[in-house]
Amino acid sequence: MSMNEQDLPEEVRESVEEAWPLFVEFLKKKDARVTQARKIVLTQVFSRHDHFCADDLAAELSSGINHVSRGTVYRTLALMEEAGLVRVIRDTDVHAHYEHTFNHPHHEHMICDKCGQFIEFSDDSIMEHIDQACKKHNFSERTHRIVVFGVCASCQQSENTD
Amino acid sequence: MSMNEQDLPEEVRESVEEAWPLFVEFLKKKDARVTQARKIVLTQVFSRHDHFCADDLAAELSSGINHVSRGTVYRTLALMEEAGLVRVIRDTDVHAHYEHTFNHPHHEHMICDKCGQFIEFSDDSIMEHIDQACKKHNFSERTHRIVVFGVCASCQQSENTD
DNA sequence: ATTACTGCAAAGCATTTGCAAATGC
DNA sequence: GCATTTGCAAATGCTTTGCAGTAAT
Repeated sequence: MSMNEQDLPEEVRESVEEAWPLFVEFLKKKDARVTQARKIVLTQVFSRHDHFCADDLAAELSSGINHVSRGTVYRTLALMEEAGLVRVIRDTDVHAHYEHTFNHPHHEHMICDKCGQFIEFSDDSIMEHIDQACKKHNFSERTHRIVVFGVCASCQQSENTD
Repeated sequence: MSMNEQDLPEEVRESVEEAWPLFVEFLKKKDARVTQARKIVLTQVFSRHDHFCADDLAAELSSGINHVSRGTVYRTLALMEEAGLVRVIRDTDVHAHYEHTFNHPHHEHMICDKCGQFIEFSDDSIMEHIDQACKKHNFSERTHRIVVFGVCASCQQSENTD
């Protein structure tokens, strides 16, 4: 591997060190190969990204020593989703957003109409009510998503100063 | 208008008769024009469609007496969304789904992984908890969406018969 | 008459795919 | 050595747009 893992910020390196073996295990179970490109993508996902889109990630990896092509980024992201290391959010605009799920328990989002900021929240009783609704409809839940659209606190303030 | 409104099923005609004046009002307020194409699209939206995508609607209007072009369908749907007559659901695949909101109060969706069916449900206490979460984050809610992914009752049954 | 809307076909944009070369096993 | 993966560029599929002609006010 030509990557300099020492150069990564500590908490990124820690996440990669925990997540990468999980991905390796997943790939082996699938009889897929453990490649350098896949490690570079995984590392980039856990670097400086709370929410990101595939294309931005691809752009970041389009040049330099850790070059990975656009196509491979999309393919790897799909694998990581299958492995449960990443989650897709397909609500706002045309392109899908991702977030990593490792050490990042299930939560919901508020998205600000003005600045596009994602605010995370979670509430156990909402989950319970969803469970109940599923039982009522005999629906077997795999996962769910809640998104609240509106205006965040700081954008409300700047509205008032206009 | 060249449309034969008598040919429509009763409940469709009723919806159109209620929704169309609202759209007209909206258009006038916007200094936009009340056109035949816009009435055809609105009528088609309220005909035989629970959930539909823009492209299917465009295909249905691509020939015959009530012809409307693809571009105009997309443009009109955007106007109807702005007017609050239609709601967009952008969760599953690449293309957005729509549903009409007229006489159709806010509700949430379960989407079946197997058959793609949309099941509607609603639960007041979920709304309350979302309200609370918004207050806690000083977030001013415009709207929200809840989607549950999983397998519907009938697909579970056919799984068992395999 | 004026200005907006429509149809058409071409452009856009995120994403996917085919294929020859490269890489992991 | 053989099969999978990669990179690239071309294709895809939904959606948007520019423009000349058409319809609404």
